[in-house]
Amino acid sequence: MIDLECKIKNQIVKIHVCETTWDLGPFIDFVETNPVMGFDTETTGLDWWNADRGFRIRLAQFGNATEAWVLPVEINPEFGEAVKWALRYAQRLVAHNGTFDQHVVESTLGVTLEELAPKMLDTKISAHLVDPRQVKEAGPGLKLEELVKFYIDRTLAEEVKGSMTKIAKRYKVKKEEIWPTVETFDREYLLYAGMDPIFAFRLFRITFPKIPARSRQRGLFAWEHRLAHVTARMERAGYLVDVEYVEARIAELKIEESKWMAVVRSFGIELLGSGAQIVEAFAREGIRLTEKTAKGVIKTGEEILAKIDHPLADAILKAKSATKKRKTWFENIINGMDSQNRIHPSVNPLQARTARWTINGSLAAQTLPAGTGYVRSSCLAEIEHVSASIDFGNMELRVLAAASGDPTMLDAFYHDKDLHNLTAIAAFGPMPEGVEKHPKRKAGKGTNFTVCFGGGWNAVSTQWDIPEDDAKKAVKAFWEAYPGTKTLSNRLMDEARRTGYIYTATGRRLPVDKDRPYAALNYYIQSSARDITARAVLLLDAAGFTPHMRLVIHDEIVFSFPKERAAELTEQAAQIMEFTFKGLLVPADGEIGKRSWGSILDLEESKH
DNA sequence: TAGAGAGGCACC
DNA sequence: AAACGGTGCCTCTCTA
Repeated sequence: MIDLECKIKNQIVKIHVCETTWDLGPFIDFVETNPVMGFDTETTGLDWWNADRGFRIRLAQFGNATEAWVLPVEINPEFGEAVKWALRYAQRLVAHNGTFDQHVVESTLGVTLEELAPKMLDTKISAHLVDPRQVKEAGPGLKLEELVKFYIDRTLAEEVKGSMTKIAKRYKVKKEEIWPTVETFDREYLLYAGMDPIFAFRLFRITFPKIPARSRQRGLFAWEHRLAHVTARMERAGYLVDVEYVEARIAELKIEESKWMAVVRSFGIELLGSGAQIVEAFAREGIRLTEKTAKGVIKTGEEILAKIDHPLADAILKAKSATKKRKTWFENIINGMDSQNRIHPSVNPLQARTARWTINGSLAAQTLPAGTGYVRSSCLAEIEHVSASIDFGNMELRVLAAASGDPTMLDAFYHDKDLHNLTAIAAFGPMPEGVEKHPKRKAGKGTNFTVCFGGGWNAVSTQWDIPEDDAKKAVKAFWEAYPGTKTLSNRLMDEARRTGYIYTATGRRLPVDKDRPYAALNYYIQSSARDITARAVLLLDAAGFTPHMRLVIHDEIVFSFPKERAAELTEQAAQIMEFTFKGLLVPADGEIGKRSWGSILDLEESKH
């Protein structure tokens, strides 16, 4: 047994590392006397889905506030057995982002998500309910090191955070390569590993009592854990890839890129992402770029280049676009596949400051090109299945209407009136005879959305390309036509100014920056919409739909359904998803495609 | 060599 | 009085 010591704020903590089977005795005593334990794992990487081709668990760590046990499971199968026993024996396991560790022990030791989820206490959840702000937003952050820094011990957190970088230097490898490389019994590594379950344990004790009473009363803490379990099972299932399709697109894009890059290079630009090189190249052609960003850098983006009538501008845009498509979408998909050609994008149900989900990794699902199946066609429903997509209609505007109780807005939704037309009418007068759309409907639409985002006429004008006068009229008309929304916005801003926070209908507390009180309305809308989707996910899970769920993207849920039951299941799922928020229905509409996710959009396209 | 910051572009 | 909110990923530049 190796014994290590460390100090947290002058308090000594001990880390015991098992070396031989004989060391398991005191570990078992520890587990038996600590029904609640911090838990963490160290692995060869983050790709838990590759356990059949290289991914390994190296250490498993358990701990309480002052003591940790490190079991190097990679050197002794009996350690693996002891870890399995401990995981199953424990009453509660405290982990930071425990979803990852659950995937690890499931794929390497066979202890399932279903076994562990009911006993997990996740500090990422408790911390987010207390304060969801990232460090750059002047909040505590959401990563373990950031939270330790904020809540426990600033200097120690920095030391521990830096230790893996230091170890990598000592081994003379890149940081990303240290995880599989560092020797099992490297003291510094063991210390780093042993501290994490102690930190998680302490962090839970600190953050849990800080969860706002209103959040606790509404059961948010348990609710988020149930949600995290569903998303973990979605991650485990993953999404089947159409490898041929993806590889064909990569080959195509490479040809496209080399064609345009040849043009770009002929003008002396080597780095496509270098603004300075672009500016110089245009200067040589007698074209001066002058528009600057807020930080004083000359802009070279699409907005600028699209206005320049020169073969170089065209070539830069085309080369950039092809590179982005290849690297961001298709190559990430290929690189993220497991041995069964499935990707497992990481779903973070409690990441954004409004609690919106984020999806990252092999597929940044929230940023796929809209209105086309170009990237989505990479994702396939199972064999003999078809893809289906169900989305909420007008979710955020309906949340605004319901939360504000504005009679005009509610009436529009009750009677299926076009709200964008209504706003245009309020601003610019009645519709001309015999047309379905108001000639200035776009200004109405832009205003409706922009107001939800906390914007004013300037934002409407620049983002929606609306003349300033029209934008001013439309925004003014919006607040006058739907005065209830103004009352809601004022109430939220007032609450934010007084307390620094607003609360949503689910009891979630959201901090609002003092100098941006206007953001309160958007936070309320965005977060409530997220919770309506989250609620739908939990109900779908209860109805047995989780094995069919593939991705959740804000207001849309994507499914893989058996071909012959697709119509029936889509209908059933849509009914489950629909929700009446403060008296107003938020409808859900399903669409069924062919095998690929993209086919749903391509079918839509062909209708027009 | 790593990390931070910034620009740019893909979304809801 | 007015005020656009929330993301992810790639690339380059600069600093330590």
